[in-house]
Amino acid sequence: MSPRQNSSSTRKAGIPEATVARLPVYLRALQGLKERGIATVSSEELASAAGVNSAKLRKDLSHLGSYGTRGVGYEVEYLVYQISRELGLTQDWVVAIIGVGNLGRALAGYGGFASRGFRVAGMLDADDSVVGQHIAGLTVEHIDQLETIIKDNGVSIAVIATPGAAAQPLCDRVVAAGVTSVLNFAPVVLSVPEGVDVRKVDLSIELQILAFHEQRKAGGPVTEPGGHEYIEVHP
Amino acid sequence: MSPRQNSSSTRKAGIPEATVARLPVYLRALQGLKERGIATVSSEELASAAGVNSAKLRKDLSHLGSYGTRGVGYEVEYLVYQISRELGLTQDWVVAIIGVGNLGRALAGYGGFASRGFRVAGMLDADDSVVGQHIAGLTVEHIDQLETIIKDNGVSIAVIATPGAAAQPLCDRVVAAGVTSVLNFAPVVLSVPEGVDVRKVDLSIELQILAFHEQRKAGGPVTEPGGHEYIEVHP
DNA sequence: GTAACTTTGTGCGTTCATTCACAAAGGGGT
DNA sequence: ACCCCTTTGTGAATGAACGCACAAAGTTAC
Repeated sequence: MSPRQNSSSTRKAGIPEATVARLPVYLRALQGLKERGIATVSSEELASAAGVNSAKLRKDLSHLGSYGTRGVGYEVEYLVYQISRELGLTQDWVVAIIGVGNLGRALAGYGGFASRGFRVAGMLDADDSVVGQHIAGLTVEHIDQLETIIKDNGVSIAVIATPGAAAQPLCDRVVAAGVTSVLNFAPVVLSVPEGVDVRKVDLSIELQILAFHEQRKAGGPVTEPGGHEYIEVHP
Repeated sequence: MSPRQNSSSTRKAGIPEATVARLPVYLRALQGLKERGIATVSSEELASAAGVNSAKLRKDLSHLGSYGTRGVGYEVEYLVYQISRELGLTQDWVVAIIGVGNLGRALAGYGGFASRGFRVAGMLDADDSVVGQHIAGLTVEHIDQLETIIKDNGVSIAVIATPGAAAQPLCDRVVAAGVTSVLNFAPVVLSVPEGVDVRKVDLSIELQILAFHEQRKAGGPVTEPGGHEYIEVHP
């Protein structure tokens, strides 16, 4: 479908990265409203539900098109559809989870996947005591099957939830097998060829950022007794 | 310690948020180098290990002070210490994990916490079949004990790993009990009073962002047959 | 001691993101 | 049919982040 991009004069505006990162948040908020039976929402209300400034919300939505009605607001259901379409959630994405530790299990059981068009086609691990276990309706396969599973199911997104040392070699393998998007939970920076996207989620990094702000509130970094912050030497 | 902030003329420069978010990445890269016995590193090498541009790395580090040596580079161990200090990792932070599902378990067993000064003081859940279990050396407590545990242990960071519906009420309780930083894994936008920091990690949001880019590569959003992207009506 | 070389730290122009503030657009009441 | 009220969509202003490119600073070799 969509055999080629419309290459005529009016190209689809590139949506800013910052906006793309917020669209899923809006989507979540909208689905919450929908469940509560709300049919129409103003930018002010939706912005507040999503935790952003309303002008920012309107500008974000304006990048998708003009889907609001002045004096009224946005129709919830229609907006859900438009955002979903823009994010590519109206089609199905096939995912493989690599590494079946606690985190891999948590991911497999996470409801937020299936409901947004992500289908887990396989879970793989190198540990023989894990292979064969049934988790969230799937049987854990041996990592040897990696290429087979990717190709047979048309996996396009790999989720790497292994220890750090295993991540890069496995990443190389999934990329070689045709995967073009990787979600990395391992605590390493993956290097991938041009054209492959990697996003990294690092639990301890988030905590460290919190710690920084926490320290801020408490009065800045712990300084040596004697206490300069640091000296700008400009003689 | 550090009874009050140096309020004299030369205030500590505010470190840009984007820089703060990268410091943990540098720290991780540096620790990797240290383990490999590397004592000194240039901005170019470190930048490449961290996956960023070297000028950006140097500018980031310059916000902490002037810790490099021209013609040589940075001393790994010293830089580790300086970044750790800046992030507040030279002191201990006491954490409570709220919600002991798969994700809570994964977090409890995650090695990246203890090694960076985060001590898990308690794990709590509302489910009686989980309460009393021993996980990662801790006994799961009933959620009734929340306030007690926070106050007795001086918990300053709460990690919320509950279902969405439970998150806001629990967040209110931890904040009321004195917690000023929250790491939220629940799929909701938490509202908190001024002065409390919240960071959100949402597994499905990351996947959705990947899906967007994946769709991009494949030729843009799925359009209706007939195929305009959208119509700008400016009559 | 000096010259050649390496690498940091940063000034500056550019691009990206946020916010304000308002004109234009639509709905509803009379 | 008209006017008033609400809310969108967006110019324009401001601010944050990025990355180039280079002078200043330090090291090494002779």
